Amino acid sequence: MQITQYTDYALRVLIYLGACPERRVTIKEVAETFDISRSHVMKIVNQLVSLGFVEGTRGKGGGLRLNRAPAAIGVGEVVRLMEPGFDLVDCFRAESGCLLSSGCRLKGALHTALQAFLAALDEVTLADLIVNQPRLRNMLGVIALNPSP
Amino acid sequence: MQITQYTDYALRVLIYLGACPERRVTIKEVAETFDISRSHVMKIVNQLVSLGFVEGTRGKGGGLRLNRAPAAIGVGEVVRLMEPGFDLVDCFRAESGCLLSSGCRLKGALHTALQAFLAALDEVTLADLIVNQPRLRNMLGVIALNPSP
DNA sequence: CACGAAGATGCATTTTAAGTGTATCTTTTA
DNA sequence: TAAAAGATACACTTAAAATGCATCTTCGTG
Ligand code: SF4
Ligand code: SF4
Repeated sequence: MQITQYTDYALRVLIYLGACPERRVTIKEVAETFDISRSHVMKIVNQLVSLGFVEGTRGKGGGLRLNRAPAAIGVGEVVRLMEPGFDLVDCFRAESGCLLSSGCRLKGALHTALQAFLAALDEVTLADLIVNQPRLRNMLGVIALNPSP
Repeated sequence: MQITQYTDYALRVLIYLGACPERRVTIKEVAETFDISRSHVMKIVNQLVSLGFVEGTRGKGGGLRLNRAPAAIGVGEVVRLMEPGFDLVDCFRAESGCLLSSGCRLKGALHTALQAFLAALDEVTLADLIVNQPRLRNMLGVIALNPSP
């Protein structure tokens, strides 16, 4: 049982942006900081932009910025939208082959558990993740406020 | 986000055994009923036996039987033991490369959510899954009580 | 005792989804 | 107009899960 890096990286991007609200951050910078494939971050950012979490501007001096207040970005919301699927088991997906799928109580139990999981994440917002901004910046080795002359 | 078939199949085996408490069930029978690889069921059953959930007897007339009362088999317990890992994200595993892992609040939130997930499954036992035994047997197309003459 | 039915064990192969790499296009500012 | 950035599209690689196959062990039956 695991969450895709895709989703975790999305949250890392949001955390990074939340830690640097005063400037635009480039995809390259994020990818290098976390040592991730640039392509992967690309895809993630594209989705974050199309979902309205992030604003991306092209061209020289461009980059990424949060498009919502951190307190208005729920972790549960992000996970729900970014994670490719929550088909915990066969029967969650249409055309399941499982003989039991019609009346299986396990199915219901797993569904309930999944809701509990997401509900727990709904209690947390991006703002909760970026308290102590100075420490975050330090961990990330973030560059000075004004990138380069 | 998904659970391995390994774990779900383990629960299917337990449900099957719970539905046929009066006789021994063979691995072949389970594999064919659910249309799963026999090897896979083998591995699963082996672990279920070594964990004490199931009793396996070899030789002619052998097969599988539950080794505990259904009400004493918690779904959460089974999932915890059978699922290969609960390393939701990078940092859950030792030697994580994530820069944030030292003080990341997301990590804590995910951990809490995972606990909520498992706690929900702890509310359910195998006995809850096999109420309405006749219907279960019907769905499984289970053979008559005495296998063959 | 020998045979066949069952589980136990081990290893090699296949499959699939996740992640990575590369190329090209578009936008924007210096 | 050139360089810096994101956007888009496609091909490739990787790793874990699942499957297949072969062999061994155990045990009941005739
Ligand atoms: S056993 Fe129950 S939970 Fe598992 S796949 Fe079949 S219907 Fe779904
Ligand atoms: S971002 Fe937080 S949760 Fe995700 S891997 Fe890094 S430390 Fe763990």
